[in-house]
Amino acid sequence: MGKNRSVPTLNDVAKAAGVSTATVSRCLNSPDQVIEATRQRVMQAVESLGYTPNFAARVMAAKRSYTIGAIIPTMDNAIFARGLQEFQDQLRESGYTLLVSSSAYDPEVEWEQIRALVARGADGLLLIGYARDEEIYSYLERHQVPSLVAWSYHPEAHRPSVGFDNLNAMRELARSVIAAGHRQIAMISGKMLGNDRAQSRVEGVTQAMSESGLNAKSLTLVETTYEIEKGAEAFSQLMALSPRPTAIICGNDVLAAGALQEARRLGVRVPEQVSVTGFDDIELAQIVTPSLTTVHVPHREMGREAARELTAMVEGKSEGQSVCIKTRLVVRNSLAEPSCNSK
Amino acid sequence: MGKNRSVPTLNDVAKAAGVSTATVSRCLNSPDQVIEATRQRVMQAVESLGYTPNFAARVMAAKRSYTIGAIIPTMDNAIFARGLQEFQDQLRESGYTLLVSSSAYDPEVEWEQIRALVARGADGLLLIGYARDEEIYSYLERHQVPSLVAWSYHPEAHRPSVGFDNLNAMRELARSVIAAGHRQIAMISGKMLGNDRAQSRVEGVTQAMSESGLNAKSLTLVETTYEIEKGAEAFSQLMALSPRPTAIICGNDVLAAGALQEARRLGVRVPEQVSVTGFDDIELAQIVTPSLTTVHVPHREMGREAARELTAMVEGKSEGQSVCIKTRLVVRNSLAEPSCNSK
DNA sequence: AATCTATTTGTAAGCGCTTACATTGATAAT
DNA sequence: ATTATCAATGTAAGCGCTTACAAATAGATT
Repeated sequence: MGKNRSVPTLNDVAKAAGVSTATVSRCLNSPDQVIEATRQRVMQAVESLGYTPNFAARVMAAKRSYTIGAIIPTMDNAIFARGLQEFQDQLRESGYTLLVSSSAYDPEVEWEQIRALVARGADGLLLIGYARDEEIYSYLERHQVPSLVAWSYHPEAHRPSVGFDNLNAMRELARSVIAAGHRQIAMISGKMLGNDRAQSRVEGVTQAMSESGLNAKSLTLVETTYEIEKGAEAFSQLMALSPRPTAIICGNDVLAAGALQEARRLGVRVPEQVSVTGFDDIELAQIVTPSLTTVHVPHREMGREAARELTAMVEGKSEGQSVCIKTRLVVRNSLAEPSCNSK
Repeated sequence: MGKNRSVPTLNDVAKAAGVSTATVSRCLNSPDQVIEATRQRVMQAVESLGYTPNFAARVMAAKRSYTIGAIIPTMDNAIFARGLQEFQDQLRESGYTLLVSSSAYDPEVEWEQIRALVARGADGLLLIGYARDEEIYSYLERHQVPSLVAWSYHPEAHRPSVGFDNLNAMRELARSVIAAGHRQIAMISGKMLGNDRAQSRVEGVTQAMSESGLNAKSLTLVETTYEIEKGAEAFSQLMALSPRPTAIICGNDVLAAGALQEARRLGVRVPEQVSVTGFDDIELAQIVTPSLTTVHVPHREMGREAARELTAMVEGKSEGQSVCIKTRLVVRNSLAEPSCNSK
């Protein structure tokens, strides 16, 4: 009443409590440094004024924001959602706030968002996959913002990452496709440019083929963006081929779901006439008919580990350890032996 | 070479270019106020030093961050993903950065994140649904942060919103369920506490029933969180009832997908033995078997409109206009007449 | 009683930027 | 030639906070 209507500052609180701004600041940030009686007086002033610290000012003065940024390629499907949710929950427990941005798989946009997050004082960054301009990494280094790569793990990569071995996971899947007797194999991959996960998954398939004496060159590869409709399009393209592939390995579950959808539309029976596999084991994989044979990725575990590692890095307790999350082949109904009449 | 290795500031750029900090600032923020020659010299210095403005400082001095915050209940499923992506794309075009946080449907967490975003200088906030503590709105007002409600639109609400009329959309759907001949109707709703969308959808069903002379009290209602498995659980619960419902109206597509999944497991044929409907028309709705009869929500359009309106509010060009996005009933295969033998 | 130590609080210097206002110099109007 | 006008730039005062350092106070030690 009669008070100035604008947002209260530290100064206002200090005046109201009859102490210096330093004391108020200490009450908020390291309460044990201030004696009980004073603290109570201050807290009461904070309460009655409805004071909220101004972060910009705090970040600027303390050079610390307790904010972690994450830039993911897309929010549009579930691939990153679950892992990220767990990542956020873990961060919250450690007192950090997660801010997420999506780059729409566009490196330019990602660059921009990295700058935006760094400029906003992010203490650390979670990035998806390794593949990006070296300049970005040196920018982060110069600004001393630790970054952690997730969703990808390369044994030889020198950059810290918490992820899974896309290549070997996909190789294992491809092996069972081959073991089921398939020889005419096609793959629907996500765009590989600037996406090391997509690259590795393709590489996993070709390696498995070579291993089994199949000509890896004979792999029909359709590259497309990660959308259901694109999976459908690619599938119909592949069905027009002669000889028809008997198995279609998809870069992820979303593409596989699209393939399945198109199969139904075309009257192609899965898995009788053609087998289809996915990757990620998102919920979709169990929901579609037939359910998808796919690679299960423990997204929650990955999110948790990433949070642990990144906070450790931010707090200077780790130089950046890499963690390889184990994936697991999940055999469901979309994969079967090729039928005799399909050739 | 020999240069100080730390992050360059405005001051460094000014020195390098032989101008004052004010001029550098102007080059960056209103280039037309500075003469061509000077600007070039400054820009070159910016370039060669690899200067990036410090946002915290900028926000603090300018009291403007060109950042919009959004707090969504969850990233875990696709309900918000598409609309939000479009929202972000639109904001980007207008020069804003979107920062997203997820509250896991927890009002406490939402509160916290609103403060976090406001403290970080967000110029405006996108919130999902109306229902939240009045305190939050007054906090936002005090901090003069405009906020826009999305995913919900109430004709009588006095708060600006860009969303759809959940009640009437669901009522329309329920009407066609009733028109198909169903009398034993059950509903699987999301948790209604603090979720006006869920509340409105239930209300839509009961209104439709009353209208048709059905006893709205007879609606069997199962309330659960929005997860596929929960939809499945609820479905099996409902199937144990006697008399069995012949139609199950689900609060959204995710719950409906769970119901469908459980139906298959239980050997209950949809729609022959029981009809199931969804809401949202996310991709899932077309992918499941049978495909879902649902309410189509033009998420992209909503995202676009929300971006337009919120930026207008932030820039003082609007006091907060509400927009009602039209939804559309989509009839697919999961809804049919009740069969004679089902009773 | 004098000195030392530890604890609590205050003082004030920034953090990197924007912007109101002052200054300068050039051109146009008288 | 004098004055008014205007565009380009500089000066410097904050924005709200943290924190190094100084000061004050109170016990503990001699």
